Amino acid sequence: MSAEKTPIPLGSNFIRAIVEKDIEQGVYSTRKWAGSPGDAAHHAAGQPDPAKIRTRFPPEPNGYLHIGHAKSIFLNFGLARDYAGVCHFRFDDTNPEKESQEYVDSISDAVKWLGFSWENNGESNLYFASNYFDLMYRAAESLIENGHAYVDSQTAEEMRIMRGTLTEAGKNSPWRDRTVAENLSLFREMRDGKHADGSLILRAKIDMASPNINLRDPAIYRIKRAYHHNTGDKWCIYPMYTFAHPIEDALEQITHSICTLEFEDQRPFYDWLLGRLAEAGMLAQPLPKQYEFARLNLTYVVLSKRKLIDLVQDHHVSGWDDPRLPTLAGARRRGYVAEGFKLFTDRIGVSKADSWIEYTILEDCMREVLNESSERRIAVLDPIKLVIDNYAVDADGKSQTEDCFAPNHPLKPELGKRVVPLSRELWIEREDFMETPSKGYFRLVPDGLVRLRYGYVVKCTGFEKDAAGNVSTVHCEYLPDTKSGTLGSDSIKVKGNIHWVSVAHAYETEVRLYDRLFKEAHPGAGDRDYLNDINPNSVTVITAQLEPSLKDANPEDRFQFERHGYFVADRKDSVADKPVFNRTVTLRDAWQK
RNA sequence: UGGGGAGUCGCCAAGUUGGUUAAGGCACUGGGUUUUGAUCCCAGCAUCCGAAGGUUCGAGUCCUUCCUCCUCAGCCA
Repeated sequence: MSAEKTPIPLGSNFIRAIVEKDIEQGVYSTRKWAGSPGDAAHHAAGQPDPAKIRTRFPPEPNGYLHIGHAKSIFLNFGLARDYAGVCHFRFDDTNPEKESQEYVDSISDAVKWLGFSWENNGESNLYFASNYFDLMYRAAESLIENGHAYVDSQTAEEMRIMRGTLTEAGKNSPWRDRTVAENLSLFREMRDGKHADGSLILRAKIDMASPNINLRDPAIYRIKRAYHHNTGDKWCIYPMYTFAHPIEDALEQITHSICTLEFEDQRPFYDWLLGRLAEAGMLAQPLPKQYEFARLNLTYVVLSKRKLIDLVQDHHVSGWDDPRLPTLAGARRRGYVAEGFKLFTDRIGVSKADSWIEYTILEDCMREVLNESSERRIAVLDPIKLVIDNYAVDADGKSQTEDCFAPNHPLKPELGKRVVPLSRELWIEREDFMETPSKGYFRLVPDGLVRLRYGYVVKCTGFEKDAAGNVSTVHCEYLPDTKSGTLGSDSIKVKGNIHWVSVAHAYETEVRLYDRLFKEAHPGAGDRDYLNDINPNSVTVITAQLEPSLKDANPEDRFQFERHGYFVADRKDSVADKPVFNRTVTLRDAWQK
């Protein structure tokens, strides 16, 4: 007998393997944590870190978060949650020209919406890189003092030329050998605003001949007179990402610094920088380590910041939260749910291989959680009239009304049933009647039988067309002993089962039917302009007839409209007693298509 | 043509120090249940791991060569 294979749990990946090994070997067990970020001395005075690991999610507040970020958020926060660690939520705000409070707010909202918190045991782990500017400045002086950095007077253009190419080594700057004293004084003058933007720059002194271009004396501090959303006008020099990020990680005692593949080439510099600062006694050890994974690519979607900004600014969509956009704000309005993203990230895994995930995977994840969590309701989206000619009328000729009972969730009887009123005139779906049925069609046809879901079996007796030749009204007669839920209701078996809403009781409202924003799997692939791949029919706004109970829906209430799909009451455009609905995703449809 | 990565079923993705029948999910195809053509259930689905050689009793896992794709030359992140 062979040992039973234990299936690898969904969500296992190479990064988790690294974390598990590090914990097992106690790589980070001696770390101390002073309760807040800081340098070596600061943490040395702290307690042994109660967090086994520390990860971080470090967005730059220069745009809205999108679905790709969800992968990173679940990875980082998930790792912390699963391994008794803490995940820091840190704004990487080192370039004031592109950043703003609006983005800080929207990003915070998105992270919260996904279900994560940066509060851990009474400690807030919300941080801003800009809060470390003093420490970063000190780190830069430390580098200078130890001969690891110098102030360059070359122009950006000169630097570019001197950097060499992918195949040719670069050349040393003529300013590379300035003395420590001169560098220090120049750097201080930079800080004190004595020099014009771009006239001087601080560079790491590594190797202009390195085959890794990132090691050819990278720029680490530039002069930039710009108002910062957090520090105001305090600084006129700002650190570059390459310099700032490793330091942020180290000050926060991050153990596993996880980023995307394009930063792989940066890792040698990450280690170099932290190594120099640690040997100067500035940073606590052990130092953080950077690991890279493949960023998310989704078919039928664009996730580049630039393209998303274009779509918004050029009004191809209504705003950052347009339900067709892959932003988290848009996904939320569309009716996507956080648990769906969790399922999705578990399902697609984490690796270093470039990959394109089929968009339907995401939709399936949403269907899966929505099927479980959404109550059912009835909606007729493309109505035509069905008249039950033999239905009872009162003496005054008005139709009688009777209650039908519809379960709120077929898989959860404990959620009970609701009343749906039935009367003589109903709205039914245009596509549920065919004058001349195609093969395999088993809904309403002339002389045919069909069940009105939760009501009676009816027989079609005729139909009328309007001037344009379209069917406008269908006539039928009901079979009295067939009401759903009554004894013997199944005496007559019919395959077709259609939904309906009483005309006299219907709630008429706006419903938006969304489809994918792009008609091509890879927008802009080849030499096409991605804007030409926009789907002109990405949204259809209709007036639908809904069952009366839907009038009471609150913003963000989600339902399955039976036989159609999942819908959400729009959180922005719904007003009291007048909710409007967005289609999140359709049901799977084995018929047609 | 320099450096750094990646290539396992249509789409993802596990594959311990080489050990012998190549996980799992999604999709797909059959069949069953069903008052949503939904859900659910059951079954099937890579003699093969980018290619070619080699080492070995034994290779997706080691060696050699080759091919393809991604990425780096911002005072962006």
